[in-house]
Amino acid sequence: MAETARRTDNRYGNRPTMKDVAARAGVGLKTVSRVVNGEPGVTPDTERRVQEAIDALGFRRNDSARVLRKGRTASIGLVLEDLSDPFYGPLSRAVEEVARAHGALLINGSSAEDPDREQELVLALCARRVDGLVVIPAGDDHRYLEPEIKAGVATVFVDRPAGQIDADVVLSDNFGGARDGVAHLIAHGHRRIGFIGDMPRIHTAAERLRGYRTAMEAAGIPVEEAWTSLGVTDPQRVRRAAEAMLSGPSPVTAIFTGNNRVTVTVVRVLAEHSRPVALVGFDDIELADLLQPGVTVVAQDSAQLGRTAADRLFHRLDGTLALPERVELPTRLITRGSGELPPAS
Amino acid sequence: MAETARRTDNRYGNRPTMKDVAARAGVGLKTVSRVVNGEPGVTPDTERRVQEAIDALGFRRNDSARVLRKGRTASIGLVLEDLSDPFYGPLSRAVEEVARAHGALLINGSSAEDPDREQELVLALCARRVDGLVVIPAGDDHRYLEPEIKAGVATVFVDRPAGQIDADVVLSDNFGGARDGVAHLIAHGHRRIGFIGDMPRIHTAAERLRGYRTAMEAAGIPVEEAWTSLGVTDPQRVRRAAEAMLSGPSPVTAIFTGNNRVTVTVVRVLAEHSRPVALVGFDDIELADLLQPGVTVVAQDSAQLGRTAADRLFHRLDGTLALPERVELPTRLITRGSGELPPAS
DNA sequence: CCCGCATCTGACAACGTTGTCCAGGCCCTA
DNA sequence: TAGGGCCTGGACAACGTTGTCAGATGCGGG
Repeated sequence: MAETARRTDNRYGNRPTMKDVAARAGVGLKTVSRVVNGEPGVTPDTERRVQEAIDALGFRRNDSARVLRKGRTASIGLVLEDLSDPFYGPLSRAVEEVARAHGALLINGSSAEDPDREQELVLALCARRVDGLVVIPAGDDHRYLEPEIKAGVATVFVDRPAGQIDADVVLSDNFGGARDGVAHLIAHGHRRIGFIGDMPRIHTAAERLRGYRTAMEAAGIPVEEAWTSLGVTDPQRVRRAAEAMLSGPSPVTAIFTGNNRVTVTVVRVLAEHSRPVALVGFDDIELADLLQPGVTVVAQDSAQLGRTAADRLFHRLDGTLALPERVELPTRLITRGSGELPPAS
Repeated sequence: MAETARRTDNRYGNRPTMKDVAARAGVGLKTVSRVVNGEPGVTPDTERRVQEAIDALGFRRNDSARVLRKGRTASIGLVLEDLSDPFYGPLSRAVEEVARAHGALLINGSSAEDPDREQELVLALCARRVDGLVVIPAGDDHRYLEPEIKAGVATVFVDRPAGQIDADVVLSDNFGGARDGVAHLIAHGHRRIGFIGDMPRIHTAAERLRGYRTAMEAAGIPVEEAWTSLGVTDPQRVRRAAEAMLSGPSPVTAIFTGNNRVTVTVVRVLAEHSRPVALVGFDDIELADLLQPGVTVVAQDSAQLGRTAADRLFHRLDGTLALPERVELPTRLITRGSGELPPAS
C-alpha cells in the first residue's frame, strides 16, 4: 500500500524533480538546488543525503526550467549550407570547440542554400533562445534578424556577408584569392582561361568571379562571353559547362573553378579529356596532391573561419565588443602541378 | 511621460512576452497564445490586432517556457566522434533531414573518441530534455543512460553497439565487408596481406579485423604477427605501420585498411613506394576513382546509417516500436584497380 | 543561564508559456 | 421578448528551477 503510493509519486515516464529529491532526502527544495549547483552553505551530512536521493531517483536537472529562470541557454546556433560538404564539417567542428570552451552546446542546421529555410532555422533557434548565432547566409536580406539582435542575440556571419543589416562578418579573401589564382595561370602562359562557379547570387561566387575578371583585365586579356559559367554546382551542369569551354573553335587552355565541388567535377572531366588543360581550384580538396597532376588550389582554412567567428561571438557575449566589424582571412595558393601546365599549342 | 513609461515596460535587452503583447493589443494573455499557436476561437479582428502587436514588439515565443509546460522539446541530440570527418558529415546531415521532417531540431556534439566526453555530452543533452538521442559511442559502458532511457529518452546507437545495455543499434556489416574485401585480395593471388586499423577497443575496428582473420583462415593462410597493426589513426602512426609491413625480409604484397583516414595515409605511402602494392580500404573516399590506380574500397553508406537510425528513433517516439533491435546494413565492394593488382613477384 | 551571532535551511515568488474552466455577449428560436 | 445554446475572451494554476529573505539551530561569550 505504502509501496504503491510511493510509486505513484513519480509517475511512470515522468522524470523526478527537485521536489521529489527533496521529499526523499527529507530536506527543502532549495537545499537540493544548492547541492545540484554546488553552492556553499550545505553541511556535508545533508549533502550526502541529497546526493543519495539524486542517485537513487536518477534525477537530472531540467535545463528548460533553468533557462527560463536564468535567461541564458548556454547554447549557440550555427546555420550553414550543408553539413555533409567537406568545407563545412571542419568549420562546424571548430565552432563547436570554441563553444565547448565556453561551456556552450552547438545546435546546427543546414539551410540547403534556401533563404526561406535559413530564416526558418534562424528563427527556430531564436525561439530556443540561443545565446548567439553563427550564420552562413543563404539569403541576402537579414532584416528579419534585427529584433533578435536588438534583443541581445549575438550574431556573426561567416563566409558571406549579411544582407541589409550591419553585423559582424568573417570572410575569406575571395576576391584576392581568385585574382591570384588566375594570375598564376596567366603567369604560366595562359590567356584563354575559363571560370566555372556557383550561382551569381552567392557572394563568394560573385567575388571570385570579380577576382577572375580583375586578373584578366590586369593582364590585358578581354574576357569572352563563353569563358564564364555560373550556376548550381551539381555535377551535370558543371560537366556541361566544362565540356562547352573545352570544345568549339577556340577552346580554353585553363580553367579556374569556383569551389571544391566544381573542382572535383572538373577534375573528372579533365581526366577524360585528351589535351592537358591547366586547372586551379578555389578550396583545397583531400587527395588533391596525389592526383596526376596534383591539383593546384587557392586554399581557405574553413576551421579558422569557424574559430574566428565563434571567438568573436563569445567576445560579443562577454560584452567586450561594440561595433560590428568585418574580418577578412587570407587565402593561400598551393601549387601542385595542374596550375603549372603550359597552354597546349 | 507616457512615452517613458511605455519604454520602461519592455526593459532594454529583455524580450517582449505574451503579456506585453496582450497589453498592447488590449486582449487577454490566452488570446495571444491562441493567435501565436494558430488555435481556433479568435475573431479575425482580434487576431489582426494581436498580430500587429506581435510585429510591432518583435515578439518571439520563448520555447523554453513552452517546453517546460508541454514536456517535449522537439529536438534530438546526435553525439558522434568528429563532425569534420567526411564519414560523419553525411550521417549528421541525414539525421538532420529526418528530424526536420518531424519538426525537430538537431543538436550535435563531437566526443573526439573520448568516453568521458561522450558521457558529458549525452548527459548535457538529456538535461536539455532532448526527445531522443542518436549516439555513435566512444565508450563501452552505457549504463549511465539507463535512467534516461527509462524516463523516455528514445535512444539509438549507430555505427557501434551500446555497451552493457540493451538498446537499438544500427550497424554496417563490418565483419562481412572486411572479410569480402580481404577475400577479394586473396582472389587476386595475394597471401601476404597486411591489416591496418583503428584502436582495438573500437567495435568497428575489432569487427573488421575479425573479418580479415576469417578471410585469411578460410583461405588457409596463417596470419603473421607483423601483418596486423591497430592503433590511433593519425598519419604518423599509420605511416610507420605501413612502412614496417612493406619492408623487412618478407613484406606484404597487399594491404587492407580499416577506415577512410587510414586509407588516405596508406595511399600516400604507396605513392612513394617503388613496388606496386595492392590496396583495399574500408569506407569510400572522394576522388578515389581518379587516383592511379583507382582505390578499391568496401563502401558503407553513412547517410543511410544516419537515416535508418533517425527513422527508428522517431518510430520509437511515436510509440510504434517495442523491443530494441539490431539492424545491420550491407556494404558494397567497389573495384577500381588498386585491389586487382597482382602480387609483385 | 541567557543573549547574540553565525551558519544552515526552507518557504515563497517569479521566469513565460499552455490547459482548464468560467463569464459574458450574441444570436436564434419559441 | 425571454430563454437557451454557442462562441469568444480572460483569470488562474501549473510546469521545474533559482533568487530572496526570513526562520531555525547551535555555539560561544558575558
